[in-house]
Amino acid sequence: MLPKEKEAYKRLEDSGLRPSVQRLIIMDYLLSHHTHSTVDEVHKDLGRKFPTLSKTTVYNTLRLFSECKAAQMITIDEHRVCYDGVTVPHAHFYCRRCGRIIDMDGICMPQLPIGESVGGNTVDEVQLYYKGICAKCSATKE
Amino acid sequence: MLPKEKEAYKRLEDSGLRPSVQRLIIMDYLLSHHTHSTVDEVHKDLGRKFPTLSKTTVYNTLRLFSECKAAQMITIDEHRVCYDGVTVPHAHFYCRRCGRIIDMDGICMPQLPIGESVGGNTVDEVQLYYKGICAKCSATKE
DNA sequence: ATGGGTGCAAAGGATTTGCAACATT
DNA sequence: AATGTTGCAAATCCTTTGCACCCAT
Repeated sequence: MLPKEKEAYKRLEDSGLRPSVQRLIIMDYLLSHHTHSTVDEVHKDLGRKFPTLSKTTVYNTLRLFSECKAAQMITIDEHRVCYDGVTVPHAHFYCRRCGRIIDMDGICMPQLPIGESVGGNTVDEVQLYYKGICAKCSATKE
Repeated sequence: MLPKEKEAYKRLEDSGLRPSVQRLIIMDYLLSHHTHSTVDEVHKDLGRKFPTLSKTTVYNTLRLFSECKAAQMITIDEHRVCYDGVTVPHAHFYCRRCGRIIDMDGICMPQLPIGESVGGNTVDEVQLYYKGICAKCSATKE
């Protein structure tokens, strides 16, 4: 059994998505790896256990998840779209040197007006992105 | 003379960039149009007055601007990179229906720890993105 | 003359789409 | 059977790069 299979199943159910095998293993992956994975990473990693999983399906499934709010799409970096299984709003930090995306749990998000109207605009999502050099890279010489 | 030519010149100078004709007209465009333009929009729009301006140059120049912090790159939408001549941090709203990016001047940014260390990570940029349906689109039926 | 800047054409990559095969109800 | 899902291959689109020419110092 997959590590977070129960949780993955419930997440799909709650989002109104049918729990196909592919959707379950991809959701399970997101819930087990809080590394803000790219499509490529998910595909490569899962590909070892499930060699028939196609990249197209990973693309389409992750996009589907984000459209259904079953996962969060992160576009902090112009070149890479990443996905996060944690759907509660939280700040992210992008390291320009190593490219990692790190959760900034200590930082509180601005009071989130989700579902409310701000200046007439109805908000349904908030993203707070920080960029710079991460602690690990700062400790390393150039 | 271009509307914001003086300001454009100064911005380039302050950023350590040589004020070529192309850089001046592109920077002038950014300073005159607070519409969060894409490369394509800048190129199409300026192309009417300056037909020899190449898209490559617009690409390279806008990227250069953002690297030198002479402009701000906005990656709120997975499919489009936009640029903003306003470099002071401010929140943006992305309308899922019309695709526009709107300034949220009323919203205060979270206290910005730029240049400071947050949990060991050194921050040099902050982006706050809201997504939803804008006022204009809300007023229109589907 | 030298170094940087520009623009064409081509290359490179990431993502999406058409469609036939497949699975599930 | 009917409907939704998957995966291959191809298409598409955005962005970058190589390189020769040009401009300004």
